[in-house]
Amino acid sequence: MGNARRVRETGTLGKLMGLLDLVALSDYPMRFTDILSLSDQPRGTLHRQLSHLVEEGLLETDRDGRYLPGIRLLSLASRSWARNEFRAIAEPHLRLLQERTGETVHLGVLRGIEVIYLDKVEGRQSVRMYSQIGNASPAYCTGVGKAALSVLDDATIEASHAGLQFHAYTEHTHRGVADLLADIAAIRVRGCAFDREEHESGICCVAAPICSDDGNMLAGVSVTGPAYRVTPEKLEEWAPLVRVAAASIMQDMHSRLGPKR
Amino acid sequence: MGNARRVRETGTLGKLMGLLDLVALSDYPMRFTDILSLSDQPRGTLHRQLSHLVEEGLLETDRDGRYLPGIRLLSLASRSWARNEFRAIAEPHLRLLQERTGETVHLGVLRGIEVIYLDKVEGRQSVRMYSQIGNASPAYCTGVGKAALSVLDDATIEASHAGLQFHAYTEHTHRGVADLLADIAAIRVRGCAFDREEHESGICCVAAPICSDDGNMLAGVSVTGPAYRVTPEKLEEWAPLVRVAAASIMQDMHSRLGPKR
DNA sequence: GCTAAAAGTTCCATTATTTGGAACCAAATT
DNA sequence: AATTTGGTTCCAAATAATGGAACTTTTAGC
Repeated sequence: MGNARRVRETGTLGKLMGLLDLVALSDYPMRFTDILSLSDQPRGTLHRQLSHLVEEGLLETDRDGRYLPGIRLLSLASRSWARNEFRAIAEPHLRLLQERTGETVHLGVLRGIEVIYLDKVEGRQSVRMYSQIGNASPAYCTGVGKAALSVLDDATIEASHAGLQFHAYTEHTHRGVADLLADIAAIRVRGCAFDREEHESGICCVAAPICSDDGNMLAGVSVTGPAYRVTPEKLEEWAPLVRVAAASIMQDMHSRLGPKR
Repeated sequence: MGNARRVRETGTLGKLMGLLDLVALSDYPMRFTDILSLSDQPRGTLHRQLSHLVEEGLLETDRDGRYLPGIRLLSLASRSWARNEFRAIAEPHLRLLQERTGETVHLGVLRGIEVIYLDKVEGRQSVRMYSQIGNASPAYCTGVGKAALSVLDDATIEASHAGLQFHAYTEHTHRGVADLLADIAAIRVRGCAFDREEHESGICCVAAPICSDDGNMLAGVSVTGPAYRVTPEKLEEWAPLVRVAAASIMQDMHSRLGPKR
């Protein structure tokens, strides 16, 4: 996945986090040599760096000495999630939206050109929550991502996506910035974004943007479901509900976080 | 919360992770000065360390400049969770146990003297999954924790809990190592642990230990519910079911992970 | 089973980063 | 306007990271 070489190096921490990313984003446990070939570091250095990460519980080794992301990450993240005020404020609105539509509702925030899912409310079927929470996806092919981007102006979007390789997840995925900007122009007019199988075949969604009053945080709510249930008509029908949910979240946010500190 | 001063310092990383813990474990956003008074570092140093953590997304600042755990942690954790083989193997057994008992089922691993919850399966009532996943609790007052400890010998348990301040969460919480060891002796005979409102008033559970064949990983499964539904008789009734679940997980683990690599 | 190659680990003089005190700036408070 | 408090920047000194090479262990080939 086209990861632009990190520029801002945060000293020692930056190097170690880059390494952590390398291991955490891989789909399989990595042997020392695998990592060595991907990170251009001398063996001695790499070895000590990995040892430190393991000692801190950020990485773990399996019985064959291969490296995996560590459980310490889970426990740190659970604190981060539990204490996220935005998520807490949004939660009741997500539930309401779920009840009104009967489909899965997502809440995600924009980080650069990625969306990170903060919460998910499913219907009655049993839940594999973590499957989505914390997950990062490209903004350009997700409803939540495009909705959030639509709050920014074209120049900013263009700059952030310049040189990015648009991965063709499906035949409907935008192929470049031009496609994306055209879609986003429509989203601005409509007040909500559609994702018609752009990220995953057979999955559609409607999403509306959320932004904090200081404009520092961009996010989105969406209703998602399988294409056979979530028809184009349904998407249109739910659009106002999603917009209302987004508006309510923003209102709550401004009244609860807004007044000074 | 009696946190013993960290000894093994993993160089720069260790210091920064200590700081991250400090902020992540606090219940509220912390101002620069709050952190300064808790970490015995000079201002200049602390300032740069926090900047680095923020730049890496491990911490964030709110609109008032106060520090919070960052979302990057969530996305790293989601990879860690998604790729945890043990959790994946255990999942079907947790579901089965949930269906048989109708109460909430937990899976947790022992890390030192804490239990970290890896998964949770609830009944039909709507789910706040993350509320438990990733959460760390003391081993001495949780069913899963005591079950996992029971695999170790007394000397090891005594050594790890020496000098630890046992927090009295309820009137039933063990007050010291002696109480704990007596309970654990019974758990070894019985093959499962009970938690009768030791961690939280009104909450009871039965748990059975799980250990990998190399003995490097200790874990536990439990069935938990409110005391008015989960009576002592129910606990006894479910004990065999929980033991069976633990045994099945171990068997699957050994057959899928066991044979060499 | 023996040997060779590959994988993984340790060591230590050199190099780069972190440290911490102090000076500096900015915002609240009197 | 002056003072206190909270936060930021700077730079010589202290500390930790680096990386090449030597060393040990494991794996693969014969």
